[in-house]
Amino acid sequence: MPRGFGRGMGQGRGRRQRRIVKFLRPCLLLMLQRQEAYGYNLLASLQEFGFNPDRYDSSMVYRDLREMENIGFVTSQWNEDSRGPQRRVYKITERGIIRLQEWITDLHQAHQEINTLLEAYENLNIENQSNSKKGE
Amino acid sequence: MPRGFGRGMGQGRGRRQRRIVKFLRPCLLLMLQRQEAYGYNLLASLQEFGFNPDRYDSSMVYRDLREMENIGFVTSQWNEDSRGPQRRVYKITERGIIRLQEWITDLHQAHQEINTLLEAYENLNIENQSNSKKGE
DNA sequence: CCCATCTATTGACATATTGTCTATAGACCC
DNA sequence: GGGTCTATAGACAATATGTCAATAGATGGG
Repeated sequence: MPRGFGRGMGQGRGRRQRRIVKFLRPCLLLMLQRQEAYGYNLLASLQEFGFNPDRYDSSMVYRDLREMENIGFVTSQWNEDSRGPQRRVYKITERGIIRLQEWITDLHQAHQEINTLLEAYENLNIENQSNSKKGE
Repeated sequence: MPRGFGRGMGQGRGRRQRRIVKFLRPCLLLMLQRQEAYGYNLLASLQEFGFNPDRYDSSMVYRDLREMENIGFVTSQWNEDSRGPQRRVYKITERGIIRLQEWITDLHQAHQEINTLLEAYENLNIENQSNSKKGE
């Protein structure tokens, strides 16, 4: 019954919360810029980026890889010398490298925006604390 | 023809890129925790969080406010003393405050994840540079 | 008065994006 | 031959998102 990883949410503990940040694709491209790889091990490598491995269902990874192949960010071919089932091995393309660079720029921006929000929240709480002290 | 702000994307310069991070709702709740407000000025205040004002179509703001009212994160009532058209003034509720806190936690996590990715990207480029030097 | 403009909110539509579940299949080991 | 691990693919329902159009009061100019 356990199928390695790839079954999101483990034993059906209700509805998985939707992610606030979408960066499965950037992560995949980044990993592929390091070296070619196939879906199943990319899935495993996602742990590196701080998500626990079952935070993503395997089909999301495969889906995004296929999508990115359609767009032209990656290419794939079946790997012959695999023991076990065939693997589809992905390589990043020139366009993929460029797209990753753009994503990185966007992520810098996003990083900054989140930071602004978190700071605003902290400031708010500091104010509230001193107000409630005055109130006593 | 110009309707203040609120018409996303200005003069139809093609398709707006989809956001990587979803935090319109957290932003709105945060602003409402500071003080009650209505859609049109919340829209204006979004600049504070680093988006240029026309990055969001006004209808998104209104929609999210209504949604959050359905859920119970905010309440609203029409403001009587407005000059100009009626304003629907929103207040945050107890539940909204709690939800905001949760969002903040998630955003901390997201912040960390993005950071990991950005660092991994930089490391990759550093490696590539020294490799290409070795290659010369 | 009539028109343009600014303020303010609402509704609807077409797509895109998700999360989830199921199906398939080779290899390997007991 | 049955179970488990590796590996990929397909389809569905539910949300979320971007865009556009409609509405309407107030205000100021000519």
